Amino acid sequence: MRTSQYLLSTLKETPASAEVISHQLMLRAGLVRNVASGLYTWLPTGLKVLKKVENIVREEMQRAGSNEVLMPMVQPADLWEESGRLNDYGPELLRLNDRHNRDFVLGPTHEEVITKLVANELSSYKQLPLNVFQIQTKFRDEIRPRFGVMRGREFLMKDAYTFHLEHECLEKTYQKMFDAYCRIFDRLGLDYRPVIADTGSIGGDASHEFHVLADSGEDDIAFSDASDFAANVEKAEALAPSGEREEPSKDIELVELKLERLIKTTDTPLNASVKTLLVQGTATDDESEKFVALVLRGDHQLNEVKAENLPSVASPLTLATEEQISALVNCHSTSLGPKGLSVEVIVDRSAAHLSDFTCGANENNRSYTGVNWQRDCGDITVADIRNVVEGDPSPCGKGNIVIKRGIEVGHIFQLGQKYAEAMNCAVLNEGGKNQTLTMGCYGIGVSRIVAAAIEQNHDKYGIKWPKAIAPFQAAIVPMNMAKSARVKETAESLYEQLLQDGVEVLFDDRKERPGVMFADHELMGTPLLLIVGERNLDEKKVELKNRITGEKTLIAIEDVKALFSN
RNA sequence: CGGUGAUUAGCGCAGCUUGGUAGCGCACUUGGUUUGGGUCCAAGGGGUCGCAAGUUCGAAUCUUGCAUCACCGACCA
Repeated sequence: MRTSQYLLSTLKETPASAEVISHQLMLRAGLVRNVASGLYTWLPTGLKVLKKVENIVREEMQRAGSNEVLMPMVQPADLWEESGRLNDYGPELLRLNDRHNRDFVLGPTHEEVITKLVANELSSYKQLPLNVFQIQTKFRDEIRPRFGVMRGREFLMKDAYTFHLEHECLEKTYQKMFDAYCRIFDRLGLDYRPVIADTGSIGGDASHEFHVLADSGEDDIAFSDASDFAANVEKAEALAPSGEREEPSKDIELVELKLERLIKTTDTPLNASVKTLLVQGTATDDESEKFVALVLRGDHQLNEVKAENLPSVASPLTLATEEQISALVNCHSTSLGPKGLSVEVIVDRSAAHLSDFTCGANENNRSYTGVNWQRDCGDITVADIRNVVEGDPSPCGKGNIVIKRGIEVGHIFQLGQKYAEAMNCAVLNEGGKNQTLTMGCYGIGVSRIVAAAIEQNHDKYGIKWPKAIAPFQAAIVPMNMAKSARVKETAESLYEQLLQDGVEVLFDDRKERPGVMFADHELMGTPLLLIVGERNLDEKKVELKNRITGEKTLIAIEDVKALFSN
């Protein structure tokens, strides 16, 4: 490709709307343009990268024995009614009507369509297991699209679904997909980790997320500093403190200070106090059971996912309002405490390990010191409801927790029978009986990977693409081609030769100053620059500049070809 | 959805307080100059100032409504 025919579209200035570095660089290097909130046009350079990612994903899925299909983006609402998700999915599901006023949705995922398909197509256990995938545009009406294509509303996703008669078979395939995912991210050249994950709204049993490590990531990942253990903080277990709880040594005492003031003005440590949150419970008939108290050590944070998984806590987690708290306890939220509450009290393991602690007194601007659970607080339930923090012992039993940020680029689930049951997806088993299938589902955010790769690979000049997904393998940059016939001839013939060899090369034939050309190619992240100049032509050489290392070397023109034969 | 802020040329911004129908830098066009790291000089083209209504002789500027975009928003009890 010649730059004179190419939609280069680089920007010198950073558009004000771009927050994260990948979004800024994607705009500046001319990869994407914004169309509306969360919707993007992919320009030629961006599309090349997207297609490369897509192809690597496709090749590895095929290698793992998955069949490629393509399902429609617009899906009948009936299917979603059948699975029960039409109501469950919420406002992220974009609903629309056709000219006959029939109800449709824009597919945020394709479990319904594929399960229906397989229910119709398969009839015998002999056809199992089955593994299918597609690479298709999804639409999720995000509350707050941000970070460019990282969290867009429309995005390109690879989704795969597997169907099995038995759970053991699913587990085998799950492992196979896990391995395929590792190969994919290895080939993409990204620094990634598989991490244990919560199954979230899709439901199911086992689940792993694949995260690209980057400070701008939206997820916290807990690692062990002594083993391979990695888990999303949502899911990472906070172990109970080791050793016996100390016996009470102080008497309970009422203090005329708000808990917060008490901690600030005296030497009461934060981690020797507890904070109490009143949340909506699942029981609705009995007034006192409408709420549940969650108690955490002062320095810890509530883990919403863990709390929602408790049977007596309403999901989604809903905090009681100040009015509700006043009505029930007759105090402000800041003075709540576990002693004497009329609702179920669920205490985090670490908070439950405290003795002689400090807490709110359920009266405005009053606190207790020297509180002890059994002696002062009656019945409590102990559970793991906090986020792990750096330095906690790792739940794997080895080492301590370190927390890093990650960008979720892949997610695999053992789905189980949820959809197969709802959509009546079954085959005849060996005994001639109808048997509901067990499913797995496996996603990769193709467009998100492009942004994640940039977050992880850039410098002050621009993008530094991993080789496997660079839009061009190399660029030919002639010095002062307009003046030197020799430079022009050499550059042209080099270009022709590389094209013949099938090298993806961009020939910068613009009448620009060298600085402009260098800056553009560095911004776009082309891995290799072939600089043709008078300076080296007497020796029949060109200069080679490596975008990643910055290294410059001279190479004989006849040897350039060999750089690309692998 | 709630809070905050923004909306003036393709991009980045000034002008608004103190109403008199627009300006800067980059980009773009033309001519010259320069040519191994975003040259320099000159001359140009491009905007019904987000939309609608109101106040006024007169609105980018004041008022109201709407739209769009962006940032922040669990807990911190």
